[in-house]
Amino acid sequence: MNNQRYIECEQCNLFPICDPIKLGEYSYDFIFKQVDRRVFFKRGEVVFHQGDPANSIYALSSGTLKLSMNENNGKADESDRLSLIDFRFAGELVGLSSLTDDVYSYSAYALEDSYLCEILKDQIDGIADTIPEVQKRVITMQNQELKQMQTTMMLMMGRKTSQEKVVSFILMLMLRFRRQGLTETQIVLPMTRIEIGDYLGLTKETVIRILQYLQNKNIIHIQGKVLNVIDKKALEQIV
Amino acid sequence: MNNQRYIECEQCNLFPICDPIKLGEYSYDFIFKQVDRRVFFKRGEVVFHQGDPANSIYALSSGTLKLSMNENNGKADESDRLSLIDFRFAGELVGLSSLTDDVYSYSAYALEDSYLCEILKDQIDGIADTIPEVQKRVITMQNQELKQMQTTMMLMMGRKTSQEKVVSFILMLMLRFRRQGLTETQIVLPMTRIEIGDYLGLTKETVIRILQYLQNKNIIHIQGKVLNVIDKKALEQIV
DNA sequence: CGAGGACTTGATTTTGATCAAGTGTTGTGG
DNA sequence: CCACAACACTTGATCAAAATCAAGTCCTCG
Repeated sequence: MNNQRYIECEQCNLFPICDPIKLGEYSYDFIFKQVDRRVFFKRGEVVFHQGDPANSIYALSSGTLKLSMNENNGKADESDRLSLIDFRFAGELVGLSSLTDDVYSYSAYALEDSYLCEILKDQIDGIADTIPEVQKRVITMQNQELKQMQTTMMLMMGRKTSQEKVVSFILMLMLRFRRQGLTETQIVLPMTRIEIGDYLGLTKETVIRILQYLQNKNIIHIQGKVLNVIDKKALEQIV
Repeated sequence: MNNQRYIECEQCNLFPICDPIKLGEYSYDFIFKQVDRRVFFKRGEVVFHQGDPANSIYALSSGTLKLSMNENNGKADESDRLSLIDFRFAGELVGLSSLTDDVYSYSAYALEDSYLCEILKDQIDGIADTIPEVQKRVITMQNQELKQMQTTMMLMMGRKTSQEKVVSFILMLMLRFRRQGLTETQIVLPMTRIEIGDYLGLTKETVIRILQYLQNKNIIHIQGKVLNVIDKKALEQIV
């Protein structure tokens, strides 16, 4: 429960790599040697595009990103639907796949002013070769990402009503905020109703109507971007 | 293009680990030392349950599995919807997460008689500590799985009509069969219409009607479990 | 050969999309 | 600091897509 502007390093998912790794008599302090701290992106700016050379892993220190993919893998010129594949919140990682891929497989946009910590792939590669502990941590981080996606798929796919989807979305937000040590009952939504809809496969009207319904039932209170969860039990019961 | 009963080791996604790894003067031949080859599971049998101690990674030598998760993470006794999160086909991996998790995060069922190669977590751990190359390959394999899930999410979520979903599903099957060196134009569906529906978030009736429609348009021919793709271009055009 | 499950087909209903017409909100330039 | 343009959000009416309900037929395995 903090209201600070930045996620602390200790709360950050890049910490396993940034954290000084002690190996025998050696101690590498990557925080100051390897990481470009707090690169700034303004709202609407692109962190990287799908297809760009993948040179870095980022950790989101503060702010929110949305990740989207072009449907037709690459050729982006045509009238081409974008799908929103995920969001990233403070403390989460972006671009982990750059360790094994040459190019990014999705684009990342800042939904609000955001600070990112950047760590260059080359630098990780260099140290990973010599320190197996770093690779182990990479494996763990990738695994977390895999499980998160599994959970997302489970929540969103399968035969769900739009109401269940929206409620699942709120519960997922709460979970991810709580995991980073932030308050879970009052959430400031950084994304638009359209983006929520794109993510869930619903229209903005449907999203709005369901939020309205939940408000009428006194389960949540929503005013513009500010979402207050009043009755968490009720949300869980719906899903 | 082969019609053999088994995927060859060279086609298998566990090969990067099984493959003898040459490190300086050492050569570890894991195929015969470490891997229990071709464990058999009958149709309907469970390879492992969600929550079971995660002791092994499996590679599917032949057959098909379905992976499903309980919605309420663990307590399985209640009337509890299962969601089908993915399928696994010959040559693909199951349970990679056991490297970093204590228990499996999903259950795996054999949809048809299947042979699996099993490699014990302890054995990988042991060698991975000493050979960074093995860890690198694990990272690559995880990354492949991540990208596959991203693609699945992109195909299935987002605002798609049921027709687009079914067509995407067929194209995904073709891709995954081709990737393992199998024929892509004639596919024997190992799963029921209900399971396809569970995966796509549709009812069996909708799945059937769309397959029927595609058959009437002479794009596919489907007879029970046997699906022939007649006009691949047309399928791609729909998506 | 019989039973249970998988599959199919048609009729009806419901959900959520679409269309339309507004009302906030916000950020920028005069 | 205000005006206004652009965009986000809201609400209602209508429509289409897919779910549900119902009643079978077809496999397949014991």
